[in-house]
Amino acid sequence: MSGKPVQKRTNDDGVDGHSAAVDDRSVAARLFAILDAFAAPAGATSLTLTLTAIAQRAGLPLSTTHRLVAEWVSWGGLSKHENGQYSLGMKLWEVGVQTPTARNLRTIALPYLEDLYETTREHVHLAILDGRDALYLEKLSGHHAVRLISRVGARLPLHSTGVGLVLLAYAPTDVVQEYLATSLQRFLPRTVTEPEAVRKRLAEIRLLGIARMSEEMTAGSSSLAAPIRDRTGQVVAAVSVVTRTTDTVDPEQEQAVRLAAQGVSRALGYRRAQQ
Amino acid sequence: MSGKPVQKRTNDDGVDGHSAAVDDRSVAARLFAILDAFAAPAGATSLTLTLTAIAQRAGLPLSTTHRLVAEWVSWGGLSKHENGQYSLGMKLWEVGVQTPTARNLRTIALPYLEDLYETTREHVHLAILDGRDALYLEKLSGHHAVRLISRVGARLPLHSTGVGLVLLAYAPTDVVQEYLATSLQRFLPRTVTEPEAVRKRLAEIRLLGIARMSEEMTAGSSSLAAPIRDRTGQVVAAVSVVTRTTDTVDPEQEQAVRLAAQGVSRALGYRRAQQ
DNA sequence: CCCAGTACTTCCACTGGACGGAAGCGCATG
DNA sequence: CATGCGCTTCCGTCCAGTGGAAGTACTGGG
Repeated sequence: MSGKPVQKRTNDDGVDGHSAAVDDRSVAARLFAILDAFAAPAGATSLTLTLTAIAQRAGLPLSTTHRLVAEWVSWGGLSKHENGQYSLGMKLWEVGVQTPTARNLRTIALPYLEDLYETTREHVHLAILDGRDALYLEKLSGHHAVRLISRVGARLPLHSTGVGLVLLAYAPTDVVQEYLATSLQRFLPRTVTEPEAVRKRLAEIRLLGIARMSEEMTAGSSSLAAPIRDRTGQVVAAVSVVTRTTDTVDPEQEQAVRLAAQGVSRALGYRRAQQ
Repeated sequence: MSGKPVQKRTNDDGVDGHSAAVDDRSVAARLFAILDAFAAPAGATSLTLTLTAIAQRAGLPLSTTHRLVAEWVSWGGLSKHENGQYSLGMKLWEVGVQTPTARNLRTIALPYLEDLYETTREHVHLAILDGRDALYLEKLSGHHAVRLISRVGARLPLHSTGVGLVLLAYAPTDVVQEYLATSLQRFLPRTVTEPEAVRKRLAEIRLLGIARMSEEMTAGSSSLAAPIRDRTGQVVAAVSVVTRTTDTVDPEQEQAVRLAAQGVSRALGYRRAQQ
């Protein structure tokens, strides 16, 4: 009875052995943690989660999770299914697709990507540089294209993908510096992970205006990627075509990727610098 | 000095003349209101907003808005530009595209939509029924297609669009009942707004398995739309082709739309019910 | 049939984080 | 130099959010 009985929230850590590490996240941060719980597991598509699973992943007490999830549901950011599982809601999609960068680029680029798809009949990718990753904004594939891990919204490494290498090639030097400072994952025997070797490739890409990758991320697939520039001449995105690996590079395909990238660049207001 | 000096938040409305109508929204609701501020203005793409504009649209005090917007920015849901304007952030896009309904349908349908685009060279739409609207999940257009208001993420009325009418035709009767109970907007002289006339059209669509619209939403454009069914036989989406209005209906185009819809349905696991 | 286990929902007393008015700051404009 | 506008920061107040605990609803094993 004497003294503070439980001492919640404010924990003067040190007084009693098991300092409960108070959660000082704001309400907003907790709400976001709930959303992150759905995105979290990289490749695996954990489309639906139970309340308990959300609570665990977000690191929140069950009752708090219950209340906050209810808020998300009432807005439409999450939706509750008959079986009691939750998934991301349509409202989130609706708001998400309004995001300017993605929407504008996609809208402008799509017709050119379609043309590229039509002439090549292979996977066509559109990606931008976001942090240390290539973020896939769009992906077109036919019925029978090679199986790939990429998908819209995916993040893949810069050094092992065609679009990634292009984006890195035209990125500010400090970004390149920082990226190469960390150890790069080797996915397949042919993945180039040695910093100096990567630098050499980047220089080559800048020279040729195209990146050629083969068997560096997914076995059996190769890619060709080219840079997309905006009005200011800055590289803002990259297009690529991913094909089943063959012995020779198809020069027509290379030309098609170049044309698509140039088409989008022109549509973005880029005029080839004279020199 | 006597009595309560200001009486914030809790306001016993009625005591003093100007009852300030307390804002009893939760933190979550306020955060959502901020996002809604960006989506709000229907057609107009209010891509970026100033802090003050957000505060106004969300109906929040400036200082509160300032704090909450900062939370969004730190998570990545909003991003702040050099000029001080805010826009929806990439994180929101990233989370949004993970939404199961949209992602699954899109992924499966896209190859068929591409085929349809290729054979027709016209706008191709994929939409689902959401509330009282047709929600556009995907849109493919060539370089020179007719100018339209539809776009990915857009909501358009059910009675004046091809996809909308198809979705309505196969919707539960109570949805139809409720939809037709309200007065339908006439966009062009040819828009059918009379409930009984609409019902007749819906019956016709169910009979033919295709909807034909002409000059009912956008001047100069017509559309052909067909239903997409899932494994259970339920209509879950609709595809359409929108063309410049011509005198006659192209039977090949009609066939192409039907084929695309059937292709997607089959890919979703639908097997034609034997009579 | 009962009881234990698991998962979700509701309740409610406590309190610290959210609130927002106000003051401060930075910048353009007259 | 004054004025106004929009953004940022500050800080005392107080109630919304919190989360432990109890309640409910299934499920499945003995």
